[in-house]
Amino acid sequence: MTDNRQDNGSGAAPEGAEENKLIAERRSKLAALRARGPAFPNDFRRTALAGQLQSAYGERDGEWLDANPTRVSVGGRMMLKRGQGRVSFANIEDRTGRIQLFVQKDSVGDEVYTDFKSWDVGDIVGACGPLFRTKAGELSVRVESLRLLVKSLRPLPDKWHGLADVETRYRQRYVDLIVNEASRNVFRTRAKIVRYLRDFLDALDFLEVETPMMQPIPGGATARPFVTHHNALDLDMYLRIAPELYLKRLVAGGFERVYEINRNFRNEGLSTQHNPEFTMLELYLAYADYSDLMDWIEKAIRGLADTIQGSQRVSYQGREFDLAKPFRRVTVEQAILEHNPDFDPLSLRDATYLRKFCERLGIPVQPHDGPGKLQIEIFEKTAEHTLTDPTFVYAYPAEVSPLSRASDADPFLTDRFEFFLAGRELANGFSELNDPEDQAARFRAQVARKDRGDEEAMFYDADYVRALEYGMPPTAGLGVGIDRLVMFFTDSPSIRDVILFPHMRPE
RNA sequence: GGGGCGUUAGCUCAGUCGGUAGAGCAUCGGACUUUUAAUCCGCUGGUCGACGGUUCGAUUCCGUCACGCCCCA
Repeated sequence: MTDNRQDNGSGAAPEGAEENKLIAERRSKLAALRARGPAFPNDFRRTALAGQLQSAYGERDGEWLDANPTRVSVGGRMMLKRGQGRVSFANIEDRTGRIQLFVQKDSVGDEVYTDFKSWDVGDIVGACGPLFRTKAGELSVRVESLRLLVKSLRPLPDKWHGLADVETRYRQRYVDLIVNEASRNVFRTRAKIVRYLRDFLDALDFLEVETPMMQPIPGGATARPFVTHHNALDLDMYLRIAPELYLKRLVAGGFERVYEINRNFRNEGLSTQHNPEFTMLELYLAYADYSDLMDWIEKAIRGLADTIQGSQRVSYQGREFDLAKPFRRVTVEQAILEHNPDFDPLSLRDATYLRKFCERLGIPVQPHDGPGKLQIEIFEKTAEHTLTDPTFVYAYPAEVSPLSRASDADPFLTDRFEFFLAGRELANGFSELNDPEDQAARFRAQVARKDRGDEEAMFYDADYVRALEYGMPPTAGLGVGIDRLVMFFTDSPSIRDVILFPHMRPE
């Protein structure tokens, strides 16, 4: 810790930056404080929190409060200040809510009152005194002693309009959080959602684990990874694009129910639905298949709705969702036909036909794309965004599902689904491929794609195949995009609204 | 990567058919002993995102760039 009086008294802006008058005024107030003693005291203690006082005494009338004197010590950021001559009002906020301070010159004394008048909105203060109710009926602290705990040097945004500029809200999240309660609530809800999921899984005897974020072979998804370098090992490493292959090693190891809630990193563009690092829940459940996971999601989504919203009816971006209704289930091929009435049902797996169809839709295709990949391109272009109501799309082609178990009935397909809500992919789950020889063949096919220039294709992970060779129980696995889930339940239009510090270009 | 929109006081926003800008809130000074976005009076506060071009003159028109938002790939 550096001595907080080191740059005492100068009042100068750091690094010669020209600061505006508002900051300069506050800096000189701070300099005056330093001259009087420790300017950043750390000995004030609270005995009560604003929100707790509101809920405990909010219903009590003035007579009761006067008859049952309750002295409290409260502290928080001053968000509003109204001087009225020899008496003043201030609202302070702490993590639980706000409470009004009633500051009377006759009670606190001339000196303190004069000091108080020079304090600014944004300063952090501590106050002691009994609770009472003002003439207007507001529960307040009749302040008997008052201290400035932290001088705020920067003015807060407009008390009425708040901070609206989205760029500043993301770049200076601290200001957003100080000023916008709605923003604070998004992140409280986010924490509740994660807590709910953990409780849900813990109750089912899942084990929460942590697996490498830095991986020598980035696996478990098709995406471009970030590259970094380990100096001591002189080894290029990748930030993980998914934890999948490590979690399944654990299932092979005997942890039959595992999950991880953590960050994945994908080196792709930013959008309202993509942040380069995002949070994913991945869970693996032995002796289960993909249809068990679909049931699990329905249950979890409904449980979240009850816990977060208190209702099965959720409104997202002006649209009503009734989550009590059974979620729709449709195959990829059905979805393609539904949204493309002119598509010839007999040519669903005809690569030539599919390729022409893609070209007609303006979808760029790669020469090495087979019918499965082409199907998915058509599905994503024509059907995906229409899936507003909760929908499971299942029976994904093996070509685009290199880690999924092939369907027993139809080897073109895998026992895999994706879950869509509000037009967005929220989850991806499948019966896991636990046949080591099939897995080795799928990896080889991926490597062949990579050799032909597909940067998103997978690497061959020999250790993972070795793990499967020891035998992994029949298993179902699921990934849930936590950020998008939070967007839905907080009615947020952009992923940046649910990530505290979304990535942006440097200022 | 392409298209559209935006960037003006600390914040929220007007505005200038080209003559270097306003409001509300905040700040500063004053009045006020129960306010609720307190009120009233007065004063401040700006490289109009950056650079270049056109022009007697550019915050305004044109171009490039930066950052952001939205849509598309």
